[in-house]
Amino acid sequence: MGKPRVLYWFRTDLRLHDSPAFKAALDLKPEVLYPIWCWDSHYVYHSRVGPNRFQFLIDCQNDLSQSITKLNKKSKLFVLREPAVTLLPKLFKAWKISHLVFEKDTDAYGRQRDAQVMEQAKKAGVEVIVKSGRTLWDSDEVVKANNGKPTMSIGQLQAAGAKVGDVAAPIDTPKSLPDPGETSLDIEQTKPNAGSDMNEQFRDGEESSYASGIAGPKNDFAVPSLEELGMKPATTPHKGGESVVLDMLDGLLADEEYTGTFEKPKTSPAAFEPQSTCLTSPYLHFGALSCRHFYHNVLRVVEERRKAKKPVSEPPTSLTGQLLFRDMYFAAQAVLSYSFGQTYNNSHCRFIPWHLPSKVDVNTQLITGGYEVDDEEKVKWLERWAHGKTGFPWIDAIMRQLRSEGWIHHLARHSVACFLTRGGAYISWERGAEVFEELLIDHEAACNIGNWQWLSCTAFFSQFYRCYSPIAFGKKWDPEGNYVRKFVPELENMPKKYIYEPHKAPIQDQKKAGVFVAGDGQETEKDGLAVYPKPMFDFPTQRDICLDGMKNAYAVGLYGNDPKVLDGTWKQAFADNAEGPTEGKQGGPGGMMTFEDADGTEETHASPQKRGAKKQDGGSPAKTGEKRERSQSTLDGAFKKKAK
DNA sequence: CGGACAGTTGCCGGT
DNA sequence: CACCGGCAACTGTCC
Repeated sequence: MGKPRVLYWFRTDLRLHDSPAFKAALDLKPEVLYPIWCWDSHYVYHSRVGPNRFQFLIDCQNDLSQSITKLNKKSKLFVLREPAVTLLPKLFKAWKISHLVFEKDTDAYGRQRDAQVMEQAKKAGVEVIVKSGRTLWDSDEVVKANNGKPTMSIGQLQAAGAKVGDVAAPIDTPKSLPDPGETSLDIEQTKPNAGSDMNEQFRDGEESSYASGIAGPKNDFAVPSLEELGMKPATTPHKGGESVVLDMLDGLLADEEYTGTFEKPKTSPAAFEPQSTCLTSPYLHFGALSCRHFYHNVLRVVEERRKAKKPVSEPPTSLTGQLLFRDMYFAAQAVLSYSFGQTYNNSHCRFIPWHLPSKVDVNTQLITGGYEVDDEEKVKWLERWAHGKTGFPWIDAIMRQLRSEGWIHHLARHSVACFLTRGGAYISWERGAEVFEELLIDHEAACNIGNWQWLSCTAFFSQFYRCYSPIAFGKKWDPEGNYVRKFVPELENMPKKYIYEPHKAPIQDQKKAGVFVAGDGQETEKDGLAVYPKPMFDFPTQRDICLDGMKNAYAVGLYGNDPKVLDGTWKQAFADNAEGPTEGKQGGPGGMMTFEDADGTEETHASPQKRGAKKQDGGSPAKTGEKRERSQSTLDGAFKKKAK
């Protein structure tokens, strides 16, 4: 047998520093090494990815490709325009591959894809090497150390991590690379099935990244451009790439006081140019920065300060603490698989009858990507929230920064997530997570899902009476309203007194500030003046409705995998007039208004006009009669309050 | 079993 | 400006 001919399959590990998998590939002392990327339709069409995150990916790929070429001018990142599952078997033959090496993925889709690829490799007689490298500790090992259960608190993660062992020391960047072999390809391209395109809203033109064959329009395996994707140009000011983030990290570590005393809750969500946190998350997501490299470098600064008897911060609020949370969410995802991303059939996720619940495919038990409209008004609320037109300047500034820049501060995420779910609109966290998935350049499924569950008090966190105010919270961090003025420019000249509640400004003040506060966000200009919308609801009223709804749902005490949730009988545990789509005795899985019964008859439930009717459905109690009693009394109180 | 206590980051009004 | 308790009160873990 000759020397190894290695295919190194880059995925979200777009770096050369500290890569256990890449090191394993080099340790084979290969005759040839092909660094490749498979352009996957799962990313192009079937995930929510807006232009900003696509651009960030493209930046990271181009940067890595240049770094590879610096080490070996015959080599580069070869981007092959076909999903791995169909492409790799052909490539094994065409390039006479002996070894396939890649970094381990633990998300549900990644595992499924990789299992298929490994099966194909086995058939082709190709040896596969997989190394964990995406997290501080191998997520599967963490789960094992946590008795096979998802890590639901930072304490559990730390205990499990300690059992797994020390966080591996970073691996040096290679100094040279083997040549790639012959790269001419005489194989048919299997064009992926576009199916429904989830990113249509972001495209001006036709998606054409597969149109010119496996090697692309210039036949050079180049990274596709946004134009090829038919996408509108990116608007983010943040630039991807390993070399970019390693420079950033140098600057960060040089400021040993910032690095050593970092406390997340003390950093301002309203800070911009520069932001108050270090913005490494998108680089961690694409693997342009190794979390272990980051961890050990920060720890070195902290330990030096400790020796010098200077103050230091500790997990969970410190910088290393942030990386621990990331590992916690990865480990939870690793064991819960697809169900982690949805309420339905999720053992650790509380069932709350949110508005706009996900549609569920009863056969696969998975959410479909669509949602049920239980109330048309809530669709408007969701749209206004997603586009920064709620009439709450603090919320709107955050959502507009998210849409234009693709990154917002962690506490800003808290604020808008609480507002959409348990502390405002009572809309499903799954709707919010989808919007973040589209818009964030640092979207990491595990962290995004985990944080939405946290903020909506469906998992990880439960103190729902700690509710973010869309007025007070912004004011606390930015009394002058400079953040709002930056991202909601129509309010630029609004007096400080009204900046968080412009609808309270007298007409004269509005005119002086050059803005009318009116309407629902449809109108942007009137009589030559800008128009900013009125608040989409009265916040104190909605806050009370949400609090009562949460108390009631907690008292009912169902989880996503409860038989009553799975078969739709959960409605019997909720009064018809409880907040959310709770009318009737039986609803579909996850809160659907219509439901195919076991006998095949479709039952349609109460229309929204019937909402508020005092009649109870008389269904059987939830878990205990006592809990049911408690929930009822709470609800009756809510209705008395509302009636006033 | 029961009680104490911790849990990454609420708000408000007081000292 | 920092810190405290009241608000009305959650869960999960630990002893």
